[in-house]
Parts: sequence; C-alpha cells; structure tokens
Amino acid sequence: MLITRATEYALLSLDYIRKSEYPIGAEQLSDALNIPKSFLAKILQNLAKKEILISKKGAKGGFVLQKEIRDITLFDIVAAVEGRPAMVFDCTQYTDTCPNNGPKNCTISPFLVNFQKKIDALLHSLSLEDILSE
Amino acid sequence: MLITRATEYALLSLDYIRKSEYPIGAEQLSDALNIPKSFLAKILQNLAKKEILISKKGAKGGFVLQKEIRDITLFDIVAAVEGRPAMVFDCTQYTDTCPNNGPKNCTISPFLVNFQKKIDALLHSLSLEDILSE
DNA sequence: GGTAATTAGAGTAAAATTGTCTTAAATTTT
DNA sequence: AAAATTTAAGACAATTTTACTCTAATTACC
Repeated sequence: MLITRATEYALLSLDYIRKSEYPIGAEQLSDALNIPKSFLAKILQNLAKKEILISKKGAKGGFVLQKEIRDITLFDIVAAVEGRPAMVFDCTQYTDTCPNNGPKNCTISPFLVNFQKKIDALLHSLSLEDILSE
Repeated sequence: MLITRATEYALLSLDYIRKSEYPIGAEQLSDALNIPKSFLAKILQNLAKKEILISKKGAKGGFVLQKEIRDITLFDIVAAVEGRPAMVFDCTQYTDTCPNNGPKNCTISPFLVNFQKKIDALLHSLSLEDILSE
C-alpha cells in the first residue's frame, strides 16, 4: 500500500484544520473525525516536525497550518506521516538476500527507479489545494 | 508499499523464464535466483492461474511464458501475484470505522480515486518488454 | 500555581507479508 | 505398470509492518 491509514488521517485532519481560524486540539480532531486520539496525536506531531503544521502548547493550544495549502504537497505529507518518502518498492532494505547482489546489477532495478520517479513526480505535483474540494 | 517482494520475485522469474527455450522448474529458478523455493512456487502458481505462465507437470516440466512479453502488462503481473490489483489506498476495507461513513461523502476520496487511476494507467501502459532490458 | 495542551518514547495488538511443510495430483521416463 | 519428477493446494509458522495505547514529561496560558 502506497498510502496507509495514517496518511488518510493526516489528510482528513489537514482538511479540518485549514477550515478553522483557531488552533485545533488533537482531542477535538479525534472526536470530530472519529480517529483514535493517541494515534492521531503522533501523526500531528510528525506533521509539525516537518513544518506542515504549527503546534501551540498550553491552554487554547492546538494545531494550525504553517503554509498555504497550495504549498503543501502530497509528497511532503506522505513523507512526514510515513516517516519516509512513499516507496513503490524498497529493495535497498534487503540487499543481503537480493539474487542479483544489489541494485547495481539488478535486471528490474532500472524499471523500478523509473516507476518510482513517476510516482514521485505525481506526488510532488499535487498540493493540498488540488485534492481537497471547495 | 505498492509492490511487494513477491512481485519482485515474479519479475525476476519472468525475465529468467523468457530467456529459456525449455520449461524451467520452480527448484531451478529458486536456485538460480536465490529465492525461497516454496514461496516462489506459490508465486509461479498464481502467474499460471492468471494466464501469464503455462505450467507443465511431471518430469521435464516447469514454466513457460504464455504470451509475448509485450502483451504482459505490469498491471496483470501485480494483480496476479498480490491477488488483487495494486492499490494506492484501500478504504473499502474498513468503512465501518470511516469518519465520513464511506467513500460517498469522503473529503479525500475523489483525490484518491484520481490518484489510483493514474497508477493504474501507468501499470497498464508498461509491458514486460518495456521494463526488462535487452 | 493549576489547568490544558503538546511531546516523547516505550510498549502492545492486529494484520499483512514472507516463508515452510506436507500431501496430493499429473506427467514423463524406464 | 512403476518410479521419478514436477506442479498444486492448503495449512501452518515466522517476520515485518501497521495500527493503536499508555504513561510521564514538557510547555504555555490564565
């Protein structure tokens, strides 16, 4: 799966947050979107670390968008939430068991690299503005 | 991950098989490509079921391509091996816990559908011929 | 200072992927 | 016909990833 549930939660949250003037707390989001609170909190943290959200601690705190929605790409969101860029296929993980001893002499590697580039281009080309209606 | 290790094994196997005049056995493939035999056997079975490979039982049996490599698409290979088409994201699995009560009123669904279509188009447009060098 | 909120990290549970094993069925060779 | 070879099928186990929880600490507002 290219995109996990965490990314879905992120997209739903970003959509909710952008519609509000005030910071939105994790608990409020959790209630509104029916998403497990602790899990969501971690997702929001990751989005904050990657400069997609601003987090405000303390009373009346919460999360606010850090950029214009047209400046937030799908690529960044996925990378932030999943902890790494979206990968079509990751063969670098197990070069030890690779029948061809690594990507350098892999028969299918050139294709996969090419395919990965197409996915990346697609993710980079799509901003939050593009995908959230209204 | 859009493509799993099973699909990588399938691609490597298909590349090996197409280069041979004679049927290639699962064990021979397993040795040549250093892929766990039983796991590989199952992958080959799936490719045979989906009319990508022909399987011949008995002595001197093995697997042969059933079509020209330009007529085998990545889409078909992935669908055969993974047991379902490659999915960007599968929210139909858990409509019960969906904050928006299903894809019909989902804020992000239209985007995901669109994204999925682009992936599908890419997979359909690429044949084995396109991706295996020489 | 007290409350409301995020931050951090360990830890658990469930699901998917990866891999194994055993037995049966089919085909070829002898 | 028997023996050898090879696929077919399904149950099972191990590993990895995903999904989620809990507790304690930190920060900021009032």
